[in-house]
Parts: sequence; C-alpha cells; structure tokens
Amino acid sequence: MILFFSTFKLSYICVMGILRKTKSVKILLDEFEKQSTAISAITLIERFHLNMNKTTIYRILDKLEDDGFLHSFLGKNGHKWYAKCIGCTNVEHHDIHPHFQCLDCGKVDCLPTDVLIPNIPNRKVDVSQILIQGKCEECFS
Amino acid sequence: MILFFSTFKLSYICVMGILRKTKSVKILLDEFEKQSTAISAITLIERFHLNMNKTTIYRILDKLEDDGFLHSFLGKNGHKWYAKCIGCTNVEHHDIHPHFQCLDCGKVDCLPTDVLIPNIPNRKVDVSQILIQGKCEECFS
DNA sequence: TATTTAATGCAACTTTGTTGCATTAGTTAA
DNA sequence: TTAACTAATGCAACAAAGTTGCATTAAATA
Repeated sequence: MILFFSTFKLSYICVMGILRKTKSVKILLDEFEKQSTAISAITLIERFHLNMNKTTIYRILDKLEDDGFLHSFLGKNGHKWYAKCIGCTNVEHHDIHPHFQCLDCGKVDCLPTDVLIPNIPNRKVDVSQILIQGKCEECFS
Repeated sequence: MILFFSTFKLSYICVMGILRKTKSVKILLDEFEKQSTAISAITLIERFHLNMNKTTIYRILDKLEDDGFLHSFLGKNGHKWYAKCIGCTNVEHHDIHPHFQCLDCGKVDCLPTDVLIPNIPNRKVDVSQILIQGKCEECFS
C-alpha cells in the first residue's frame, strides 16, 4: 500500500505499519522532517504529551520503523532513539551506520561513515550497532 | 588498597569499590571465573536470588566495574551485561572489543577482535560500544 | 453520509533498576 | 579473642521506560 504525504516533503512511504494519516502520525513525521539529529522516544513523549498519549507515540514509532522510515538504536542508558532512514524499505533496513552520543549534552547524531563489520567464523551476522560516545562539536570547545 | 583472592585464582584485585570479601562478592566473582561468556544482571538475579538481594547484586557489579574487574555493555533490549575485563584497572578500561549477541538463544560473547574506531573531526571519542547481533556457533547449524 | 475498522486514550501493569534506612557481618586494633 | 568500627546487606518503597487490554474515536471508503 502506498500513501502520499505531500505536505511532509516526502514523496511517498511504502507502508505496512502506518495505514492512516492521523494527526499524531503527521506531528511525528513532521518532527523527524525538521530535526536532523536522532530523537529519543522519551524526548518525543515530553515534547508531545499534550498532543498525544505516550502509548500512541510508542506505537507510531514502532510502525514507522517497520515501514523503513525510521531506524532505532539504544543510547546511553538503554533508552531507545529514532532517526530517519536513508534508502530503507519495509523489507529491509540498509542504513547501518554508527551513532554518536555526546556524554555532555546527550545529543545523538548519525555518522555518515560506513563501518565494515568483518564476517565472524561460524556465526551469521544480522545487525550491528555501533554507539560511539564522547563530546560533540558544540561541547568539545 | 589490595586484597588477596587466592581461592578465586585471581592473584589480586586493585580495589576502590570492593573493600570487603563478603559471601556475596565471593559468589559473584566465582561465577565470572567459571563462566567465559558475558552474564546479564537479570540472569545473575534469577540465579542468586536465594543467596542475595538484587540490590546487593547491582551494587557489587557496579563496584567490580569501578575496580576494572568487570566491564559492562548493553544487550538487545537495553539490558545490562557484564563480562570479565582483560588488563583493566580502576583508573581506565582498556578492553574495547565488540560483543556478539545471538538473537536465537540470547547468549553474549566478547569477540577478541580489536576494532579501530576512526577519529571523528571536531569530536572527542571516549567510549565505543559495538554490538553485533546474529546467530552464534550453536544456533547457526 | 453511513459504515468499517485502524488508531487512540486511559488505566493498570511489567520490568529493570535505584534509594533510604535499619540491621548484619567483615576487618582491624586492643 | 574480643570489642569497636563501618562497609555491606536486606527490605520496602520508589522511579522510569515501556507494554497490554479494552472501550472509544476518527480516518478512509463505499
């Protein structure tokens, strides 16, 4: 199924999870469009608790990940973070890149670098998560 | 301060966190001595809830990490895992290696491979966590 | 506009981990 | 060996992140 999200400057999203263009979905898609860094589920709950319930937020994030629109990963304290995918579909996620979390301000960025995970004898590698922690550009100086 | 743990086949641990050789400390040290793979905090709580309180387990793990005897990292669901360090001290952890978690059986191993995290312009890299997920030797065949 | 059902809100719950405080038990010194 | 000191423990209550079930609401469509 294919939906047209013209107002979000997305040409289309191939959808399995998200079926209806609700207010909540619009708000969250909008947020990921305008923010380039990753956003944690908790931050979204703080930011939009007046607009929608936390359950709704968790469910929409889940679906957007299934759809290949967002990818998720675990930050510092095991908190879940989300960021826009590049070239992913509902069949497979392709954007395996490291994430950088600033230990001062907590911000998380996707690093454009591709990291090659070597094959490991007798094991099948499905996913790899690389979280680099340190000081970001702003907190470095 | 230096304590002698002869019964655990450790020559010594340079200690800042652990000061007293209590029953609980002995049990946990023993467990890490005899198991080569990583162990999650939750597993230890399940395994030893008759011997000691979960608070005690969390506190001892914390201290053993401070001491450079264990290192910790986050697995699949943000759960905390612990494994023995190699060549770490209470001043600095040196053993930055990837961890492999089997998505079938959940087991986590430390991979001996060293992974080089490239410097990133304008950022200071402190720690890097690499979690590779897939199928382990046993679950692969 | 009516119908269908995906999506939502809410409350209650689960899981992992933390905190404060009274009690227990290692360690050290007499 | 014993007494004194205080680190370590157990317990209960709490906190935060995330999940579940179910009644209600609101997109999509016919």
